[in-house]
Amino acid sequence: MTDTAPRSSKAEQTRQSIIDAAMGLFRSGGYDQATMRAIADEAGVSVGNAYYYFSSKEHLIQAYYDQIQAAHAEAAEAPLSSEGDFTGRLRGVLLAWVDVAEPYHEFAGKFFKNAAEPSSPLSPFSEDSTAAREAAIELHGRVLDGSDLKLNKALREELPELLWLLQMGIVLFWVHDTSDGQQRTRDLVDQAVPIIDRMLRLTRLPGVRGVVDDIVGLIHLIRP
Amino acid sequence: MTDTAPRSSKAEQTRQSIIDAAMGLFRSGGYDQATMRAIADEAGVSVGNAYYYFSSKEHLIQAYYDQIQAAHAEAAEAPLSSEGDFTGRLRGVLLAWVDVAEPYHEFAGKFFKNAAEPSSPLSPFSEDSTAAREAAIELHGRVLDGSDLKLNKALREELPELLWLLQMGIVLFWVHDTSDGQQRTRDLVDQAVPIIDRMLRLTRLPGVRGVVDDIVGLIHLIRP
DNA sequence: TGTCATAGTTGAACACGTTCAAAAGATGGA
DNA sequence: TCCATCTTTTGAACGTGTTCAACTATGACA
Repeated sequence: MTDTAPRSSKAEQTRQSIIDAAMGLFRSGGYDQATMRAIADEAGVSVGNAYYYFSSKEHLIQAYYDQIQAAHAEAAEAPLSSEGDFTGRLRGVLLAWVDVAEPYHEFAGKFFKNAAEPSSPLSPFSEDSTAAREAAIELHGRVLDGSDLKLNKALREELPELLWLLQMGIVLFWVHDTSDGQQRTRDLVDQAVPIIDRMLRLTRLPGVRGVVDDIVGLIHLIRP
Repeated sequence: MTDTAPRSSKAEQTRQSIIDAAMGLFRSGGYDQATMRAIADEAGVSVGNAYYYFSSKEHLIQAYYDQIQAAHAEAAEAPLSSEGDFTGRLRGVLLAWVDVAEPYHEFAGKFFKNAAEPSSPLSPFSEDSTAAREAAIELHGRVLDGSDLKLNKALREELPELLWLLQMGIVLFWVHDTSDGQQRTRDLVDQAVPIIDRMLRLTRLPGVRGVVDDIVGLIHLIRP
């Protein structure tokens, strides 16, 4: 059985209990304490059974990660419905991620390992992650949709993906951020968002427009 | 003994033989074959002895990584001495890296997977990587030093580090690049470098200057 | 009911990175 | 030379993620 196949209720229940056990152990004891044996014990199943549902510990962590993503989509609804200008919407969505992800910061590095392993199906750039990635990109599409930003059409089309890349960069910073409550990441978002807003408005300047067109062309060239 | 303490000739010899064994196994069998036991065997020492010289497998891999960095610094000399304008110098240095790293592309994914974790000594942002990182940043300082680029002083001071960050982005792209000889990465460099050149020249435009100042301010804010 | 294929479950076993107490070797002063 | 101290070397042992052959439970069909 793959990790995404349809499942019976009983199997789904066992599967969820393993995720719950992992979540509990992650929160209480950190990543190192959450061994597969401990997780299986806590879930009341055997080690082999845990591997029946999750083909590796990373896949199990990924299921955990998926819940963070879903929580982010939900938390992003507030700013997306209340904020009208681009900076407010973008800041709201980015800070919502920092809020949602905060409890998991301690072992977030383990998540991030997936980003750099190209052969892993868990990589955010991989074929297997297409759905999750496009959902995240779509979220940034909604940041733009409701905003007051006026942009060149070609740039406008690329921007959701570029904003998603920005978010990946912020996640990279966040992973390395050891400040209390990841305050430095919040500061980064607060300061970077208005700058991005100003940069985007500059793209309509005569001298800048040509460069923007080249950048869009470059994106088209390197996209798989 | 730490990994950087002064060493006797005999100890240095043993140390180097372990690195050589690791290099050989990496080249012939890939990352997975190069177990600590196999490396120690190949080097003619015990496993425990290998750990006497390298406090972890990642530290051993880092010694390997350092040699790539050194090879890049050497390969970068050619464009740095022959090219006079910024685009030529930057392109030369970036493509030199792609050339030097090409033989290691196959297992670079495994390598960078470990490097992506913040707690890993292999992380380019880590304490252990300070020397290699600063050398790489210095290399980009030399890209600028010999070039014709006229820039705002504050931006000029940050630019080597920013160019190094650009290189990290290119490395990330390269890791995921499965094209023949990593041709797509070379295309990316060829196309991106003139764009960066034009963007940097735009920073002197009246409307742009203010944003650049803000960006420099942001960098100062978030730098550790 | 009985049969049988499929789904689910088990825990011992494997190879790995890593540790550590102990042994062996090197060094230098008395 | 002998002893003391420090450096280097050893390999068995530990805990980890992971695998797998064997087992049990489920349910569809006769």
